[in-house]
Formats: sequence, C-alpha cells, structure tokens
Amino acid sequence: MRLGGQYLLMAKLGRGELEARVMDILWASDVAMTPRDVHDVLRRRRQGVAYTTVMTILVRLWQKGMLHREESGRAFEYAPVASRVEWTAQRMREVLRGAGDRDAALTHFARSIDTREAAQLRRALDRRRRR
Amino acid sequence: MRLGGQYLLMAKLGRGELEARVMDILWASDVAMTPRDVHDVLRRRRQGVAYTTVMTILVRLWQKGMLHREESGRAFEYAPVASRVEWTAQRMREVLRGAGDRDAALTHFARSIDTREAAQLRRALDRRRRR
DNA sequence: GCCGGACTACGACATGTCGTCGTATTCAGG
DNA sequence: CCTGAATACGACGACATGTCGTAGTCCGGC
Repeated sequence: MRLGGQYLLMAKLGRGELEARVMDILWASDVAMTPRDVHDVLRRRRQGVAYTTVMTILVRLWQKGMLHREESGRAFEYAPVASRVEWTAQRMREVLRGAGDRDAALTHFARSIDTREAAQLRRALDRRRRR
Repeated sequence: MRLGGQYLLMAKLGRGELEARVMDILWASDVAMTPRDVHDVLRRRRQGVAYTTVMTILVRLWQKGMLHREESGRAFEYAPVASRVEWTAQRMREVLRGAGDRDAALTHFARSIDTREAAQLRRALDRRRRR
C-alpha cells in the first residue's frame, strides 16, 4: 500500500549513488557489517533511509557480486569482495580494455595525469620491475 | 500507433550498447557522419535499425556531450568530441578520482596490468618526463 | 509556384536499473 | 506460544536506453 508522503523524501540520487554511499561505508569499515550497522551509519550522517531500503541495496550489491555475505546469528554480515583500491584498479583495466588501441590509451593516460600521480605511477612500476 | 511486430526484433542490448556501437562507428571514421551514413554502416553490418532510431541515438549522444554536430546542407553531421583514446584516458582518470587513495589505486593498477602494458606505460612516462 | 522525397523534431512505449518502502514470513528467546 | 527483530518478496516512481511512428519542414525538380 502507498502511504501518503512515502515518496516525499525521495532524494534524486543518480546512477547508483546510494549504492556508492553504502559501498563507501563498507569500504571504510575493517569488519563486516549487518544491515543495521549500515543503517545506523546512514542515520548518523543524517542520510537516514528505511531499514528495508538498506536491506534492498545490500542484497542487490551482493547479487551483483560487489559484496560477500555470511550469517551471523540471525542477521547477515556484508563485506566488500574487493577493497576500494582493488576495485578501482579493476575498473580502470575494464575501461582500458574497452579502448581500441590500449597502448595509445595508456600513452594518453600517462600524459594526462598530474605530475604527482605520474611520479607515483613510476615508482609503482619500478617496484613492480624489481619483483 | 503500435504496429504488429514492431518490437519483435528488439534485441536485448544492455547499458547503452547501441550507443557504444554508434560511437565505435564514429570513432572509426576520419570524417563527420550524417545519420544516414551511420544507418548505412549498421545495415551493412546486419545490425540494421530504423533510421529514426539512429537519429535518436545521435541526438542523445550529442546532448550528453559525446558528439559535436554541425549542419551540412539539410542534414547534420556528427563527430566525436574526443577521440577514443582521449575518452578512454579521461574515463580512467574519472575512475581513479573515485578512489579514496589515488596513490594506492595507481599502485594496484600498475601491479595488475600485464607486462607488455607495463612496459608501454613506462615508455609513456619516460616520454612525458622528457617534455 | 507547387510537389514529393529526404531530413529533423517530437513523442511514445517496452524494458531494466535504482531509490524507496510496506507487508509477509521466519526464527530465537522468554 | 508470543513477541520482536531480521529476512524475503514485491511494488511503485523516476530515469536511461532501445525502438520506432508521425508530423513538420525544406530543397530541388517539374
């Protein structure tokens, strides 16, 4: 049943923004979290939504393979499958794979990042070489 | 009006796949293309859709800032705003910006690409340094 | 000067995703 | 067995995307 005003607070979040916020919370946590934990964090941030909304988002992220979950008593505990940096690197590789000419894309990328990042990338490549 | 069978050929494309195909066609072309040009290429590839479908996609891509257009006689000619590699590098930077710790993300990225790409990246960084 | 064909503008509908939440069900403890 | 918390299920609105029809507009030819 639609209760009056149910959608009045519907903030316009785009393109999985609530999903992104939930991932942020989980990435920032060292331990797995229950829906209640996540819900509490959102409430503390004044971004409170219904408990079931948090549930839905967690289940969807789990179904998409972004989260792992396991039972803890009566509740489920959710944790990211990959860390934030791992996930970022993976997405960067996906984008790169989408380019026709990967070498050219890498060249453009290397040329377009700022100096500090370029230095960091060089150091990372050096460390890699020494392996 | 809904004509019988209008949706029978509706291929299940996900997540902007037709938009991606159209971008591919435009990126592969050295010159700007009219809707008719794009339509013809799709037909030749046996992926024909209605002329107006191509129109819609081109207009949407233009509205999203992916394409530039200018009049050419009665028709519009569309061309990518950024080359494919530029666009790829830009998206990679966007993904990187989304990471909390960019340095760590770059480190993971540098470690996760394959050897050939790492070498290419190193060369690109070297060329960059010499500027 | 008018007409037909090509091109654009506009809108419509199906499907899927995402934000949002209510209701039903289940299960552990008292 | 009852109660409270957690889950499962599903529903709805908004928006993106694929798909296309129809109406208007404009240029070239008769």
